[in-house]
Amino acid sequence: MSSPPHMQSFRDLSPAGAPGMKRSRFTYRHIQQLAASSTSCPLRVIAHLDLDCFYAQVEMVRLGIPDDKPVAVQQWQGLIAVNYPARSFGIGRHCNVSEAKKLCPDLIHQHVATWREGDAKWDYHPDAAANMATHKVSLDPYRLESRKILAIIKEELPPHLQKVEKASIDEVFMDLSAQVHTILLERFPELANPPPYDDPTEMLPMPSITALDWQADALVDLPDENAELEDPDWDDVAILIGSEIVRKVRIAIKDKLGYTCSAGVACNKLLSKLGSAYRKPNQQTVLRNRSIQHFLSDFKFTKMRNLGGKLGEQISQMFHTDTVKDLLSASVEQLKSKLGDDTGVWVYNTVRGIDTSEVNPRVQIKSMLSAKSFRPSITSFEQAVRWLRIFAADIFSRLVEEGVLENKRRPKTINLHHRHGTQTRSRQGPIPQGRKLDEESLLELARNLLSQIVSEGQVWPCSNLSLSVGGFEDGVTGNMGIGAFLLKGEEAQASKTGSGTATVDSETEIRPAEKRRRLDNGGIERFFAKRELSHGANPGLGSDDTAISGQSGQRLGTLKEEVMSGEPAGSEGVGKGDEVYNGKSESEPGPIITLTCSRCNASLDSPEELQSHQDWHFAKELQEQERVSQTFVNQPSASSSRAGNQKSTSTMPKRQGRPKKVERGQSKLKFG
DNA sequence: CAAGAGTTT
DNA sequence: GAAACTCTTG
Repeated sequence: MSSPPHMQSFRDLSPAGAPGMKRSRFTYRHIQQLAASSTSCPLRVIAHLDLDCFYAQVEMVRLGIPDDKPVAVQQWQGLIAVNYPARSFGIGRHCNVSEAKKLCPDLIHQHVATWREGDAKWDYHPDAAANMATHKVSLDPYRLESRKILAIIKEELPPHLQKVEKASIDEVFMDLSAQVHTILLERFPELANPPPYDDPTEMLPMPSITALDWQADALVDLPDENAELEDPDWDDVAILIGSEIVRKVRIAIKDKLGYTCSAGVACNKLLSKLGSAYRKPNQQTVLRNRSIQHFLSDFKFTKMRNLGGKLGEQISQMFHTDTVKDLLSASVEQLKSKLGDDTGVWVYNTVRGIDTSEVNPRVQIKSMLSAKSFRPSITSFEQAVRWLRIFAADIFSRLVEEGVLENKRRPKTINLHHRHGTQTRSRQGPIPQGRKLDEESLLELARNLLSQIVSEGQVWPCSNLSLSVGGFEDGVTGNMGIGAFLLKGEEAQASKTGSGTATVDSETEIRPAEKRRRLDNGGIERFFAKRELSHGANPGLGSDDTAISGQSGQRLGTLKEEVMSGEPAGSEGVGKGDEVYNGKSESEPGPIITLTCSRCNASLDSPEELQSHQDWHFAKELQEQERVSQTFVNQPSASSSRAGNQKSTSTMPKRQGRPKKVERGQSKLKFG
């Protein structure tokens, strides 16, 4: 079947279709779903970006080390990142410095930055490795670079269509669906035509091209050449467009910051992540739907997201195999009975490359911690407090970066973890709101927590301590309650209109099931049961169905549209009123100049602070904008496993339609 | 909400 | 190791 690849299709024929003309496997509805980034859309385009040996690159750029020099990042006597030139010597991440030097005497091994007791800030200390007893590792340099990278990614993508999830300090997921949809319609206007008979379930005409220019993308091989000769369908075109976008992003990162990264482009997170790891340094891999099965079959499922731990171990043991191929022969029922219904279904889908988890437009961290493992354990309260000081300083400085000084975001709780032998204990307490938050207050809180733990005995020697803050609350709305000192009329208004919006309400309405408190009998069973996994149908290829998944998808789509509806309109006058920076106003040498943010009236003491404050607004708004459009999670994105009791109700699929606190209002600020 | 745990990078 | 997240249970 299929016409000769070189023959140009006849686009002039009515799309309704000349008899015998090959039709696409996709429908007009699928195009709509693409626009809504529906997780069940088979045309969906998801990219995963992964920085190559990130820490090593950061050090290379910072120190101006040439690309071809072998470099490793050292932490005490170990290596936590090794660049590719160094790897060619056989140096790996879990080598120690002396082993590495034997393999490559010229290896440049830079120690990570550290906090030294008594210092006000972390720094790169030449003698850090020899002073593990008084230094604490700081990953700040990498966090800062990570932010820059994220900022560039956001700059490169259309503000209203971007959906970016920071997956870790050096990884990002991007849902390119909406943007790809836009580009698709620009390049193939016929897609914008109403479907024949106005029936969205009508199959689309085939793409009006017969060959796609995959450029330097590493296409995953197909099982046989025949498949390659098959005319490209819309999913191929969509993913190619996604790949173009990703290439631009990668180039921007390289040009602006000097970092290379690898990427995977596929129809979901699961596959895009496997794709980015497929070819590593500085390459991108495109996984077309038609190559999924082949690509996956030789994989060890333990390499797949969420199967790298206990669960994967458990499965390979139960089924006596660790390859995807072998697990494909396991029936859903089989998997269900051995792993539990939810996990069973989840695994069944996963080994088939099916994953409907959302790209969570989230970039804000939810907690932050500062920890230290003590080589020689510490043995006294005083000793512990010295470390708490460092933790407090570390955390505080990071809180400042989060905008705590500007009252933007504030942690609600503070937590201290302690380990004594195998025993661990922790105590947490509230962080008094409304009062000034600084190192001293953090230290005080931490010290109290430590006292509590110590008072229960069995604490020394202590092999590990960690201080963390969490329960971040968005200052904007959070402060509103307290009102008092934070006037900010504008914000009050913004947040008000936002939360009063129909959008938010409608969402609220969706969560009737929400607030699941534990009470009732078998409560847990209840929600697991209702959680319907996508599975049901292989959204993958068949695509006819969409019954179950389609429904939720539809709903989601609807909501999204509501949310976004206001945006395109206002997209014109980007930053309406005021804007990013109000003039410079600097030049004021006066030591006590007070600058005011035109947006929230916050007072800043210097132009630099103002700038940084406004940068903060910028990032913040992008986040909010996305957070709101995200609406809610409706799929069991596969999170992970419970804890406490191993087996039993096992794993993945949980995360239910969490009501998601929507509150925050600003929302619609678009601008970019 | 608090405390304990497990997963992943 | 360091860090962040998620889930469970009381």
